[in-house]
Amino acid sequence: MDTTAGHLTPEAVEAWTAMRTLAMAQRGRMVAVAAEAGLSPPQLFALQALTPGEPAPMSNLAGVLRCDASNVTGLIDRLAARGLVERRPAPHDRRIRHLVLTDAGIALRDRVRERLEEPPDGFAALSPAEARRLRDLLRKVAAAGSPRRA
Amino acid sequence: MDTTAGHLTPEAVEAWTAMRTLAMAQRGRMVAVAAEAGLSPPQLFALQALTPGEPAPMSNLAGVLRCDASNVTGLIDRLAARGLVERRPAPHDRRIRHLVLTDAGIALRDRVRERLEEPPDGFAALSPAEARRLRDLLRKVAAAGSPRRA
DNA sequence: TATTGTTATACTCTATAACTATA
DNA sequence: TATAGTTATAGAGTATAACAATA
Repeated sequence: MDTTAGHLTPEAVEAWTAMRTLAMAQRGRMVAVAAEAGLSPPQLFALQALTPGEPAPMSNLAGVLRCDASNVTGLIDRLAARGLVERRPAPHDRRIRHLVLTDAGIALRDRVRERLEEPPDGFAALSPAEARRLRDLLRKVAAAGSPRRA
Repeated sequence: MDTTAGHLTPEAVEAWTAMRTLAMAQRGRMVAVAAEAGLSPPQLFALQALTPGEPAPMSNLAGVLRCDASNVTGLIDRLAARGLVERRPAPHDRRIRHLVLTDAGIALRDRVRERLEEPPDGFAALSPAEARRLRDLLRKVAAAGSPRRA
């Protein structure tokens, strides 16, 4: 398994470094988008992690956010106080509370997502062909990484 | 200005989305590296933002971290208490305090940096030629974005 | 007994506003 | 007057440990 290519070539390290640099430069924009929406960064992550049609247990959200479950309680308390999320009993296990986005939550989530999806200015320097190659290479990396803990 | 290429093509949006997905999947690793070093994520950022030979004013660090200056005081207090950073008076302006990494600070900074530079598993799926193309495309985006607010 | 979620506690991060000491 | 940094304050994020309800 995994004889497809070399591991950790200098080129791969340099590519990863370039990607980290680019991501770091965008940190401020993410914080700004959150602030525009009246959200803290963790609240923004939580809202993005919830899917409209799919109620999910709180423990699930803790897993996605990579934080302790005790943390999610307060996080959801604040989102629920603003009417963005609701807690609902789960059908077959009364210990579990399902999280459901309200209509207001869905609207805010979509509005935030649109802003986050806008590429940084630098992407305008790419031709369509270059953008396509970049997209395909990134998808290849993501696909190869996800099965085994990326 | 900026007639080099198309703006916000669908390919560019898709490339940016792929990159955000990849970056998000690595968030947990960064937190883990910080924890290994006994640092909080902001403390890790601060340590990485300081350059060994170059003393920098605290306001400078606030700019890089994109947080309020009042925040930097406590952040540096904690790093200084652990002997990683020192405050020194600036030569020509006695209002300014220069931040200097100690030897211990430099050692920890380098150790953390090494871990952060390790590419995620998915990069092993790229051939050297592919990694090089990915690196060059990312650098092109970064270079085009940095002069005007990226 | 094990698991889901909450509470209690303690610490860190964060911004705003008021303050100091310089300039 | 303006700027660099601190302090005071308040709120939010974070993990650990102890707990209730349920399985």
